[in-house]
Amino acid sequence: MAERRISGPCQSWPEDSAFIREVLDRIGDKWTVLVISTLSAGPLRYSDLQASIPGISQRMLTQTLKLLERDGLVTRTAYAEVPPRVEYDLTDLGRSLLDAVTAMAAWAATHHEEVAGNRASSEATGVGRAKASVSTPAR
Amino acid sequence: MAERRISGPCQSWPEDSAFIREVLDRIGDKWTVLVISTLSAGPLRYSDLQASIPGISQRMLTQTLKLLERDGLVTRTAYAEVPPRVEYDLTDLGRSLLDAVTAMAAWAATHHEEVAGNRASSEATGVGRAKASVSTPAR
DNA sequence: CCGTATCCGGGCAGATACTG
DNA sequence: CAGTATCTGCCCGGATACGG
Repeated sequence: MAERRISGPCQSWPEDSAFIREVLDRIGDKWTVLVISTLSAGPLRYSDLQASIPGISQRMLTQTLKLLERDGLVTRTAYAEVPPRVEYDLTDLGRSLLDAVTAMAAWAATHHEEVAGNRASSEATGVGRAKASVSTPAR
Repeated sequence: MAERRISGPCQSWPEDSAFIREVLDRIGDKWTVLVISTLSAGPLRYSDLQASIPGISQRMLTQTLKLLERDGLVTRTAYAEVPPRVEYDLTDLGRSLLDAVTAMAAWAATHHEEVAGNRASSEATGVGRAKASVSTPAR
């Protein structure tokens, strides 16, 4: 497993693009951000995590946690007790990523109305269908 | 405007998560960021865009551009000339998103080595197998 | 309680061919 | 040149059942 899907050397950008893609692939999926933000309040055990994130399945929760642990964004601590207990917590690195995500959230909060407005008027004028919009060049 | 309290990195977002998901769904996919960053230098026509982003197909380029146009992040200008010419350009909104992405890139550039290191040692110690780390509870 | 293993359906993305 | 249309594979992600 852990198969990468980067098929070929399609990088045209500066070398940074690979790094950006990596972090984007991580936070781009549906659950990672939710897990991280949920853990921001403090360490939680598996079942609490599952309860705190309504839509998530065990499969996705486990997978996401493994990925995050592998990248050093969260820690996993298993207590050898009679009822097994496992706690997950954010690392400093994880918190720094949370900060970045929070910045994104700030952008979203600031501009989401504008985006929604543009989207609405685009659909009204039929931009999505790629017809019309043959505007006369102002030059 | 929605009043946010994003000052502290210690809370789970109740309702705002939808906005975050929206913008994350947009920049999370493989091509959007590449297109936006390519356009950051200035307006480009369709074929130039395609040439500047090696791996992209017409389908994905068109789709991405449509989505970006719909959300008001890029403008599309068609010139009714004998050889058809269409130019795409970033809007101010698009540039502000580019700024946010650039911030992400900065994070990636700063921490990618750390992440890569963690990933390597995780695979070496077999973290994926979820063993070890049976530390004595400190409480 | 904490996961892993397996089956399976839906959507996304690549390649190709065609139009204005 | 600038797209649209269609077919297809395949990966993601949900549900379920089972192991430690």
